[in-house]
Parts: sequence; C-alpha cells; structure tokens
Amino acid sequence: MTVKENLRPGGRSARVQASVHKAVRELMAEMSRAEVTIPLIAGKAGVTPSTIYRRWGDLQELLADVAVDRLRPDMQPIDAGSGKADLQAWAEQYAEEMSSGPGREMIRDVLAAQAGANACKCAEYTRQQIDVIAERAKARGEAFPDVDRVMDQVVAPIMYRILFGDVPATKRVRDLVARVMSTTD
Amino acid sequence: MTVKENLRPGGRSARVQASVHKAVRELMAEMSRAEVTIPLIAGKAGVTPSTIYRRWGDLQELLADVAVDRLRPDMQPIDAGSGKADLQAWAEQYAEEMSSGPGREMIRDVLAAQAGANACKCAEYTRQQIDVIAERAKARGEAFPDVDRVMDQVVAPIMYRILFGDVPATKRVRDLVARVMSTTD
DNA sequence: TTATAAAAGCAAATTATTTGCGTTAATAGT
DNA sequence: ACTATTAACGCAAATAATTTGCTTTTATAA
Repeated sequence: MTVKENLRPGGRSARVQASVHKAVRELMAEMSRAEVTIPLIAGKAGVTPSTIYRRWGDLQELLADVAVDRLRPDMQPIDAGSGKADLQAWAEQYAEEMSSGPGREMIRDVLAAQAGANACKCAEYTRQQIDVIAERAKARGEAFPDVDRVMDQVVAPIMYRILFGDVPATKRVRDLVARVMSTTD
Repeated sequence: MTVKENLRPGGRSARVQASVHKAVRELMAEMSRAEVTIPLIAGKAGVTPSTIYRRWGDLQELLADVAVDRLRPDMQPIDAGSGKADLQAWAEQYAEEMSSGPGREMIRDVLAAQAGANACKCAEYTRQQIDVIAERAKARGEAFPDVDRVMDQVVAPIMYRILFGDVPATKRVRDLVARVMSTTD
C-alpha cells in the first residue's frame, strides 16, 4: 500500500515536483546561481512557468526547497571506534561539506527563503546525526555530552564561521570537539 | 579635512546612497518585505530605477547594504560592574534584538546577498563589542576569556538558534555566558 | 464509472530589469 | 579659477520576468 499524500480529488502526485527539482539541480550544476531563472527551470522541466510560480511562489522558495532536499544526510555517521572519534570525524566532514562552494550556496538558499521551516529541517538533520553518535557511545558504555551541548559548542561555531566569515580550519574543528568532550558539565 | 572616497573624476558623493537607504528604511517600516521593489524604492528616493540597478545590482544586494548599516551598534556595551555581568547584559540584549522580527529580517538580508563582505562586517561589529567588554575587564584586573572563545561559545550558539530554529530563551543565554566564564581553558 | 476539486496549461496583461546614449557633476591638472 | 576628464545619473526603448483569468487535465472519492 502506497502512502497517499492528497486526500482530496485533484491531487497531482509528485511528478511535477520531481522534474522541477531535477531541472534545478542540473541547471545549478552547469551555470551560476544568478543566471538560473524560473522560465529557464520551467523549460528544462517541461512545465509552464506559471505552474512554478503558483506552487512555490518565487525562485527563493523553490531553491530553498531543493537545497533542503540535498542537505539531507544520505548515510549514518561513520563509526570510528569511540564517541570522540566519531564526533571528530563527523564534524570535520560536516565543516568541509558545508564550507564548500555548493554547501555554502545551499545553506544560503535555505536561510534566504521566507519560510523558516526549511532551516529548521536542516538543524533537525544535523541533530539526528549527532543523536546517532550519542546513542552509539552510550551503547558502548561511554560518557557523551548532551546533544544540545554539542549543537551549541561544535555545530553552531562551525556554522557561524561559515556564514559570517572564513572557512573553519580543521584544527579549529578538532579543538571544538576536544573541548566539548573534555568538560564534565 | 574630509576623506575623499573617489580618487578619480566623476565621483558622485553620497547623495544618492543616502536617499536610497532612507527610502528603503521607510518602505520596510510601512510594508512587508515581499512588497518592496526597486521601482518603488527609486520613486521614493527620487532616483531612476536604472541608477539602483547599476549601483547595487539587485534588490538583495541593496537590502544587504542597508541591513548591515542598521546592524552597526550605536553604542558601547553597558558597564554592569564586572566582565561577567557586562557580557551577560550584552548577550541578552543581543539575543533579543537579533531574534526580533526586524532583527531576523536584517540578518537574513545580509546572509542572502551574494557578496560575503557584509556578513563579515556584522561579525566584526559583534567582535568589537566583545573586545570592549574584554578590555574593560582586563583593565579592572579580572580574568576574561579569549574573544574567539566568546564568539564560539556565546555568539555562535545564539545566532545558530535564531537562524535555524527557535528564539533562544533568556535562561539559555545566561547558561552560555556562565559556561564560558567558568571554564579556565 | 462518474463527479469533484486541485493542479497544470495557455496567453494576455502587467511589472521588473537591462541597455544604449545623452547629460550632469565631481575631481585632477593646469 | 578654469578646463579637461570621467564616473555616475537620467531617460526611454527593448527585453525578460511575473501575475492573472480562463480552460483543460488528472488523481481521488463516491
């Protein structure tokens, strides 16, 4: 039994959404963000511009919708043997991905949209990844800091630097992890 | 002696910039952001739309330019008697201002723009405020954490929550300050 | 199978953006 | 103080994006 998304007549399944998302991803790969327009996307997706305008409102909302999709982690954090090693490996990869050109653009797209729901989803994805690491550590019998604490002391500083300044260096990420793992409270 | 901004002929002083900024501020006060357009701003500022397009490129860059201006602190952090009290008072006010409706919009405008320079400026303003608090504490002979540390453990978590989720509660802000002031390194 | 309603297509109307060219005004050099 | 120079601005035409009214299509409910 498939899940029905629309409970009323007129539901249009996900065909348009899928082809529009695909068109956005492809266009963003082959040209600069400033050159991507809704008529262009519509043409590539085989739909009318007005369909996109009515469904997403404007380009920013559409880009945010696509970006949050691409920001969803596609795998579990790797198991590096201990909670600290897991968190360190995860944080380094996170910092690298998010500070890359495409990573930065996706974050910007998500934050630039009016609807705040997309940004919340991103934070939720991150939190879930850390949750996995925390649960694994607890299952091993290790001490592991509260997830909120990790969000505050590791994730937030990494993201702040990416958004408001430079790329966080690997050493700095390691320091952040070391600090949160060393403090008892 | 006034500082010359343009070293070549043709410099146009700051008249247009001032009137356009003023028009943006006034329009943003009386209508929603989605309704503000460049032709509207141009009309109110008494300039031609093409002037704005040529000077700022697009609406986002203009809004970012105005926002970073408004985000500049207009006074020194208040002196509450001690480094910890200073930082606590400052952090609470910062969190409140930035999580307010206008505050969120200004941050979004700054981050949504392509040019990263505006975002850097914002972080620089914040860092300067904390610098003042730190210097004052040192002048009193108090211990005070490194400014980078305060950025990581107080400013970044506040901003992360504002951008990616809920409004940070006062209690949480106080906890962040208490933690950074208690750890030796 | 049929009725219904949400979403999509189409095209005209509106609005925003770009661009070429003439004009204005700030500075450099005399 | 005067003139030459050049960047920025105004204007208007051309182009492109967005909105909107109406029709058609299609997924679901009955």
